[in-house]
Amino acid sequence: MKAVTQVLNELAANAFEKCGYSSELGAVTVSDRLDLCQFQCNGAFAGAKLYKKAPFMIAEDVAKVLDENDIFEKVEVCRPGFINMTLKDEYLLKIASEIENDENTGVEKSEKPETIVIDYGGPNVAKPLHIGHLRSAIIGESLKRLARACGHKVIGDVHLGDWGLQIGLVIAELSERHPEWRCFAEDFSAENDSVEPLNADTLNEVYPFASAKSKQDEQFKAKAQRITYELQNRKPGYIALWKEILRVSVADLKSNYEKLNVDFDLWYGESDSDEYVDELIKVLTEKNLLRESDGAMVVDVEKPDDKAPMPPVIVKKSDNSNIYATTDLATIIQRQKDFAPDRIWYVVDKRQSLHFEQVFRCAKKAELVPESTELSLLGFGTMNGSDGKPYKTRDGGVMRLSDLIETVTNAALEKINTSAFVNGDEKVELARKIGIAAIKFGDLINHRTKDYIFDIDKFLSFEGKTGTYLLYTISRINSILAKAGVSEADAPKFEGIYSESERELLLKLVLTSETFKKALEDKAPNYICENAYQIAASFSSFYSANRIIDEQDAKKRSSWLSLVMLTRKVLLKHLDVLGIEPVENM
RNA sequence: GCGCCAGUAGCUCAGCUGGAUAGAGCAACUGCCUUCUAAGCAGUAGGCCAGGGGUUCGAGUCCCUUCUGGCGCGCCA
Repeated sequence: MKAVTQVLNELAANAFEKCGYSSELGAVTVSDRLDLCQFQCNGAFAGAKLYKKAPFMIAEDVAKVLDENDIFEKVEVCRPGFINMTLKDEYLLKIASEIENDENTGVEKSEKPETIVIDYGGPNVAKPLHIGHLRSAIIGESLKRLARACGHKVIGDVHLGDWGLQIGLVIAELSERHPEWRCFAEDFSAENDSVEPLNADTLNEVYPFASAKSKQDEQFKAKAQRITYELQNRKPGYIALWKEILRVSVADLKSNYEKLNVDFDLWYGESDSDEYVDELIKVLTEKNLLRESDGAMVVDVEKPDDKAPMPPVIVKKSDNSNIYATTDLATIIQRQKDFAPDRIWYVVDKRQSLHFEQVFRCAKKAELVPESTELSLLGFGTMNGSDGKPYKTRDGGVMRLSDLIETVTNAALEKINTSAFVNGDEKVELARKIGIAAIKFGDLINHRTKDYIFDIDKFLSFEGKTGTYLLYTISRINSILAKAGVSEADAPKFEGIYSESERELLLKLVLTSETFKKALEDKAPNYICENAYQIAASFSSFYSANRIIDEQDAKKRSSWLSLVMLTRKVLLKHLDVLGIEPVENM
């Protein structure tokens, strides 16, 4: 269904046109002075310049025409030239009923659905998930859901880091610890030999160890680089071991992402693009873009209006092995073939922005995708500690994602233990939901692009503007609806608006579509968080001011119960987009 | 050195294409549980929007500049 401001926009545009002004002046926004009106149009100011006429005069003309629409309670002109609009309660209620019956909860679907590939998660195999991986996973997941809610076709790809030096490091270290393994033998054969089974704990220990070692030990680093090259050239023993690493690692990653309610359509990795590398090189060669530099093959990507020097992209390293730009470019070929997407979004730490700028330029220059395809980096900021530096645990290490989840979940469990609303055996599952809600909301409420201070106490407090507050609000709603005995069969209807707090809540509910639209435009889930909180807070006010189930006036009670139901529906839609699972009671 | 991003209440952060009185949460202080879940509600206090110039009817928002901080700048991802 059409968003309210969209409807008002059209009315205002018509009114401007009817009065002889440009229809483009009719942009309507939600009022920032709710004490004065619900919606405002400031087009008269811009009109004043265009037509050399006092804004007040223009506003008065337009307001008069606008007011002829019978959806307005009032349309008035304020001081210099604001056009202030307030809707009739009946109209507000009409939209509310429509949202109640709308399968997409009133969120407007795009008229021209696009295909969007979202590359997020991006974990390295053989490397435990730590809190640095949290952001990509939950922001990407949320954007995927948001774009789908707005009617687009979205493909989420985890894009594993499984083909670079990190694998070489792990294999190198394993080869030093277990030189006797068959996979390290020159005569290893995939048909006749098998690999030693690995487990997640081993991998989680080996990678950091090997990574640290390579920084001290040049020889070891060289060995890892050589192994990387040989792996990429499909040396059977390394491939077999690599497959085992992948098997163990992916299983571990899946269980962690599952806990976070994050799921991917594709579990592709850098390695899956390998078969497109030859094609990439061929295209680059044909278009004469490739150039040798210090032994490496590079593509120049600077542009005349660059403010800063733009280094070339390295497509083949001097040892002829592939680098991340290689796999990223080859992956673009793959995605173009598989989906011909309108957009590819990379939800990646913003510190990688230079790299992606190079890759995007190269992809466009080589025409791997049409000029119209949007390739963009949706960079996110770093989670810092209270010292402003990337977050470290007390002993100086990185915090494992599983540890964070466990800590927060345990805190939730402790809190729940006193709850009269939950049975013993439901408590663990409930604590998990609350913990995850706290973590996800606590992260998503921060604007995507900004660094933020990671404060674990904030996640543990469960008070104020938190995911817990949203779940708590829903529990209260469920409780009311259960006690009031509301059934699908004779669902309550809206009869009227009886207080200011209801009107405020209703208005917020009705504006959901606007929020979703804005959030998608900016690719910023924090708008969804904020709006969900606003709705929950408005509901809490309304809830405290009125006793709903004891209300004697039948119409009032019916209307209130409708409002409660609609609030639940809209809040659940917000939670769904945020990837937060709701609860029944808590 | 060059480039990018940021600086808003004691702390952590919002602030939509410039619009009317700059908002939340936490912390502090007052009230509110015999009534639908107090993980809540109502309220008080707290701001030269880093500093200085400009653009205009109008600037936290746009431009210039200074200061402070973060990040990035070819064979890691």
